[in-house]
Amino acid sequence: LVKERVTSQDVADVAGVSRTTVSLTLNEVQTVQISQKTRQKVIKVARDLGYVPDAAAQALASRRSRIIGLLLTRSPHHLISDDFFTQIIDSLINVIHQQDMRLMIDIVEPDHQQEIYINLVRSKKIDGILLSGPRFDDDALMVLAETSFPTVLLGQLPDSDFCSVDVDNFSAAQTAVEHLISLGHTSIACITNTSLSYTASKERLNGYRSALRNSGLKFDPDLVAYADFTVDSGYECITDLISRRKGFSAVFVASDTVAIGAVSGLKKSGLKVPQDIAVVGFDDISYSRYMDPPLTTVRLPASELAHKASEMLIGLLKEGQPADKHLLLDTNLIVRSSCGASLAS
Amino acid sequence: LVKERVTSQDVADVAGVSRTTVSLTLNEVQTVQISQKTRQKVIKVARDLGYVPDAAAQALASRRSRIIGLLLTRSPHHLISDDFFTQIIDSLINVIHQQDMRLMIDIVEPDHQQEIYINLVRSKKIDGILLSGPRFDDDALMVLAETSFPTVLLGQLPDSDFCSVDVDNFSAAQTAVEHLISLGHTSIACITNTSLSYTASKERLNGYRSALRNSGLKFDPDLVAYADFTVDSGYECITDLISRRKGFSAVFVASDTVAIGAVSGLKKSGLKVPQDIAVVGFDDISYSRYMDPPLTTVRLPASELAHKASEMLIGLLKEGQPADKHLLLDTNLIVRSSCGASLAS
DNA sequence: TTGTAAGCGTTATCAC
DNA sequence: GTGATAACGCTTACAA
Repeated sequence: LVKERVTSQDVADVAGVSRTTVSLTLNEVQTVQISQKTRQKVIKVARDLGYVPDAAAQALASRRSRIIGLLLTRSPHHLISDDFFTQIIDSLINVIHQQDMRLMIDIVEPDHQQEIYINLVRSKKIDGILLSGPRFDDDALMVLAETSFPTVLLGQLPDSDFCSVDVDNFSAAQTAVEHLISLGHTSIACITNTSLSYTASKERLNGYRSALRNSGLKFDPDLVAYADFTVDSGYECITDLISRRKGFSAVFVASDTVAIGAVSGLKKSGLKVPQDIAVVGFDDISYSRYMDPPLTTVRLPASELAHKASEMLIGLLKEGQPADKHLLLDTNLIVRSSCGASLAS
Repeated sequence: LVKERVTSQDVADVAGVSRTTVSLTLNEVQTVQISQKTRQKVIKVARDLGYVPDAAAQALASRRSRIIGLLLTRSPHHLISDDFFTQIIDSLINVIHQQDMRLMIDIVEPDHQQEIYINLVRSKKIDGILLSGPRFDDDALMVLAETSFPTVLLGQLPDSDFCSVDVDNFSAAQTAVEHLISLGHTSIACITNTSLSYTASKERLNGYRSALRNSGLKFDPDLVAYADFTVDSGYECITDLISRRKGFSAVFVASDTVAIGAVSGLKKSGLKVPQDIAVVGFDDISYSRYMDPPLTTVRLPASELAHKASEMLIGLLKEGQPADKHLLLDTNLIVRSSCGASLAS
């Protein structure tokens, strides 16, 4: 399998052609015509010899590494989890492999973010960046913006020039909360999915506020708690909210994972879902429909998001410009039983 | 940030030394002594110029890409999920970054597995392989075994010569089932986490059988159902088991994710957990303690597994041989309330 | 202690 | 259509 390294020279020698021809043939260079005969011969010899181009040599000469970098933002203590993180990677790899490219994963540490972008870009280790979970407080991102290095955000960063693929977190959250309002709830708490430095988190909170406003309900800061992506934080947030004794009858949780903790906390406090408190989540992770009660939530098309984002990035790499610079995919409210029936009935 | 590419020649010119000296200094080559003066000068100039070595050139010349490949096995329809997949990546990246290396992720498709190993190895795109979830039916793995390409399994493959880091799935499962037996259960069903092609899955099932045998209980194939890593499959498996009307009073589910589906199915069938059916899971994912009822399960040290595995691989790369070729980390049974009290009481 | 020079295995620019 | 011949930017014997 790896005994002796086969180079393009070996292929050329055996096929009786030059290295140039081997390269031209194997790379299917369109601007040059290779005769059927030599073409097939080269291909056959290459296969017989088990020739695989040296990635480093290829990258050095062509100035393209054929590697896409997926940059993940790390929340305070850990990577952002959720089971569709896997879906994203899965989807990404599928698209990327079709282009004979590979996926490199990196974590953007809140502290030395700057460094990682610069190193990645300058070392030319990757051809493009897919950035998941952009944050407002990511200064290095601004620097990156000025380099015109091919980048696509999985999410959005207002006022930036980055290409992006996202869902409309604002209106999705608004719809979710409106659902609660339509059931007759007038005092609705909110647990964010994470810190508001994350653009998605802020948008979801804004959607919540907007829904309240549109229905003439007052926004009460005391009815908002801030989670950190984890189940644990959901449990803590709801416990905290309950202790404030503001008497809400429903809660909008901007993450299913966090909602699982919240529902657990409600039960622990002797509150029944949905009889005492209605709950609506966000994301529709695979566990949600099997919760007790099944969770009403907003479906996020994780695979499609990743699929579109990687296609957009590849478009950027090949054509220089993608068809659309910004894409917003649809979400939809999945009504299950965690909100119960209308309070009126 | 990226306007003009700075090469080692530029650094050499400005510092008034040769490229050799720059390379020697920046790579901290131990076999050569560079005077403090030049050393500091080179470092300063490099930083001032924002010099970052070209990864491709470095790889080509040094024959090391400084990239570790994480190979994921794909189950029939999707990547293996679970929230500690994230933990593994997180932990991996931490260790790898400390070595100034990066992580590349790839998926091993059941069909053309062979291809991916060969390409990865031959193209020298990666320096080492970390293979998660080895399977018995992975023929290409045998080919890989003969190449002596640096590889560490996150899991085990009996009768192979691969380095590996794993937990003792067999005895962990055995312990979990013994717990059920100690509570007085004599008819215990089992839902595997996935297909038995996965070594871990088979070991867990064997542990289940062993526990039964040790207690003089008969193994009944009709009490076993096979899941596929998903919550959905857990729901289906338990529904199937119930429909067989074998009258079990407990079920050992070899995956918490699958167990979530199973518990949901039990409730749906009007069975109470743990009053009617005791449930014990495996993995201790973050959702488990917040389930209703909280799930008794086996804790799998995901981060440590990844940490040890990456350290082992790095040992392989640097010293040629790691301290230990095989590592087994401890698991422990986390008793929560999904098993209830002893039947006798 | 530092410099010279020969690769590393491709791709790409020209001639032929 | 095909083949020399430069790059590409670095590492690393080997010299000095």
